[in-house]
Amino acid sequence: MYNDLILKNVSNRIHLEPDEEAYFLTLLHPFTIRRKQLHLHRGEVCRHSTFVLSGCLRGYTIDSNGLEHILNFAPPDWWIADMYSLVTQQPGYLNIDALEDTQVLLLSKADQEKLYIRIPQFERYFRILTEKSLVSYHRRTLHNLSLSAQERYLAFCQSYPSLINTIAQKYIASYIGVTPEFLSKMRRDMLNQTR
Amino acid sequence: MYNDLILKNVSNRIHLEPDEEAYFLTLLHPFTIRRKQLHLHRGEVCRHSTFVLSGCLRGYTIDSNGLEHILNFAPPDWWIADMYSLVTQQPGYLNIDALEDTQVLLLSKADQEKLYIRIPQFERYFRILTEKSLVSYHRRTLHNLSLSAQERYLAFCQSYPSLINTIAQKYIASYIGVTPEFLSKMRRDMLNQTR
DNA sequence: CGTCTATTTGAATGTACTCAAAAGCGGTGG
DNA sequence: CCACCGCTTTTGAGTACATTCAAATAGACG
Repeated sequence: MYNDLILKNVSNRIHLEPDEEAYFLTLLHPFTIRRKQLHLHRGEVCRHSTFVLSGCLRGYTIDSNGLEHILNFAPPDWWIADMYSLVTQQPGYLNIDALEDTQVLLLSKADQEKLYIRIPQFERYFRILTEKSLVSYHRRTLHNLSLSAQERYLAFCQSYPSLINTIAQKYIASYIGVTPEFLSKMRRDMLNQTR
Repeated sequence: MYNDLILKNVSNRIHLEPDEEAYFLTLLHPFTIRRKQLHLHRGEVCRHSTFVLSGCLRGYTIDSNGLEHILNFAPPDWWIADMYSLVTQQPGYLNIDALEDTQVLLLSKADQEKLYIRIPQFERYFRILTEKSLVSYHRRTLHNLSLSAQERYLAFCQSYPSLINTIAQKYIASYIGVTPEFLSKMRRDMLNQTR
């Protein structure tokens, strides 16, 4: 059952009584996002937290030159949202779409607030998730400041081994902050060095 | 009284009863950090959240070439810690030191956990702070991916107007990810363009 | 006032980008 | 099953943004 994934994710951080689990599940709405389909559009207000069950989503912006820059990937067992927009309920800057057909659970902002009131433990759950995410952005920021493109690529491979061979290379380039052409050349050079 | 600053910061996010405020204050320990003094050393376990009352702290790493890279500044009314180390209680990668004589309040990890149990509202308080911080790192990551050095400098000036004329330029360079020499040249060029 | 650190300047260099074109790959329809 | 189409990846030449290194100047602190 799909609910296993989210319940396990929750129970790793907080303890819930059976009736609390049941209530939580009533707030989650299954949904399918087709490959390439836009789930959140820049300028929209983000009204849901999205939990990925299968497939993969990506959050990205488009800059003034029309280039895409990927902020994050959401493989299974991850939450994704435009945090700025979700928190402030102002129009956001992110697009979120699917790299492949993706099954998700939606938790609306309103229901999330209800959840905090009815089961305060969820404040803790989302605090812990947010802390974990923050730590990973601290690391990423320091990587952007101190590592070369090649080192950032290697760090990406370590952090997301499951994505390396499943998503297009240009998305990895966009995440680590180089052009697809340059990533291609780096990979060639790295192979030549090994031989 | 110094306590005003932290109490106001808290009351902007959650409501506390007078006795709860009083209890909270008993967990905070005033401390002074002298200019250039190291407050947290890489390799140490971070055992406190630190709230800045006056002055300014910085969190940074030193890369394999001995270069410093600044993750964050903590002017008055901000919390700072090595989040990775604080959360995991593993040795961290950050140094934290003072750019000028700085007065802070220390909240130990153990006391913070007590606080969560005694006043669950603080789960909410720190969740909200962490969310806000996460949003700013999202923005910074996207800036690193999509903006030129000059645009990142301008964005920094917008985000931290109070720091531009108070801290050394080389620290700004280290934060936005350029060499001090290059920041100096950018500023010269920006002035010449205006004239 | 002297010393130490920060900032500025310039020349040479390097890393990563742009643009253009070719090659590879996957899916779709004839 | 093959041919074609669109998209991704590769390759190369030329370029730009930012760095490195070295030295001079300016500024801050004791």
